[in-house]
Amino acid sequence: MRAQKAEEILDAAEKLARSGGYGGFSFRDLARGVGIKSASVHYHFPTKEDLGIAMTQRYNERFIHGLGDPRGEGTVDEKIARYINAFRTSMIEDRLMCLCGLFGAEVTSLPGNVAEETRGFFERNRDWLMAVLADDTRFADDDARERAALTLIAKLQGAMIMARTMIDVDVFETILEDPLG
Amino acid sequence: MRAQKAEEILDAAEKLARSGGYGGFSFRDLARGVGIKSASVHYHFPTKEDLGIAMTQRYNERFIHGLGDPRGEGTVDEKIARYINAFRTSMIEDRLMCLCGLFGAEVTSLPGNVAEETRGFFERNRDWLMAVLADDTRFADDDARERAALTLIAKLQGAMIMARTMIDVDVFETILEDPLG
DNA sequence: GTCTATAACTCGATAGAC
DNA sequence: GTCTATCGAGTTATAGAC
Repeated sequence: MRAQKAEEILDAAEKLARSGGYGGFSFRDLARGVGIKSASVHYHFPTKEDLGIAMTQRYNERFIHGLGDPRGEGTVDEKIARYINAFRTSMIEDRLMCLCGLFGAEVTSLPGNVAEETRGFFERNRDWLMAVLADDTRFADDDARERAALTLIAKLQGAMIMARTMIDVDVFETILEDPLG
Repeated sequence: MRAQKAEEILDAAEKLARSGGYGGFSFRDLARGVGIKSASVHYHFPTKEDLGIAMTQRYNERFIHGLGDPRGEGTVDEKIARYINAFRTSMIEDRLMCLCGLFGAEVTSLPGNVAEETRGFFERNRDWLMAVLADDTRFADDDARERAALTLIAKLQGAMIMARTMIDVDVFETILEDPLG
């Protein structure tokens, strides 16, 4: 188990990073958020890269775990709806973007290991969606399933960025109206 | 007409911003790129916001103009292919992302007027695509055309971010295989 | 138009006391 | 674990000489 204070720091970091990206938060911001000084943040995470890795790993694992078993109960369309809802809920209710969507956009500014974790997010999302689609007769083979999975992820990431930039949540709903279309 | 040096500065800024975003370039970077000092960059563009506005306006107008008349010669599918190719070419040949895709991801860090221009990019892209689709019997009404337009933009922006993050250009091609599907 | 010099600030990171 | 204090580097931006 990680120390309780470290989790609080990661909470604050995730909230800020899911709004302003990797460059959108500083050690001073995090310190203010959890009621300590920035030097004390360095005690828990020596460098920003350490913090970035821990933050992205935690986000990825929590996200994938929250999706549940891709082969579990429910129809394909229900699972796809739940997948979309994972993004929709945090965006609309908490104004939080996808951490790895923002990190992906600034990948050239990320430390190498943070970029690696960001890539892993997309790979794991693709694999989860392909597993969901495994039994669906609408898709002939693995190539078709991979195409549908990658396309849905791209639509979601693009839709979130566009909806926030255009200040219009309907943009998100419009784009996701026919998720596998 | 803008001064020649100002255009050189905008060229350098656009190249850097289309890789690292708005926070990915500094006045010193631009100065080094055009062979002057950072104080001289401020002569041409007093603040970074001034530069950001000019850069985004120029990018938007050049991009839309480069697309040509949405009601001109050619089939719908040819025009859609040209639209996609505008992104594909700069990404693959010059490793340049869409300026406004990256800006959209960091919109909370942008000066207000730069965020406005970024929003305008997506609106003008949507309108151009809707004009292209105006005569296509595959779309029943304006709502269907708007949905197809926004979805294609989202797929493209998401595909570029994912392809670069996953270090796999095939991701882009796979997602754009069936552009209006 | 471009320069030198510098102000004023923020950043990540460290030393050392407690 | 947290603090004060600080370092060195980066940032945008300005004053004033040439």
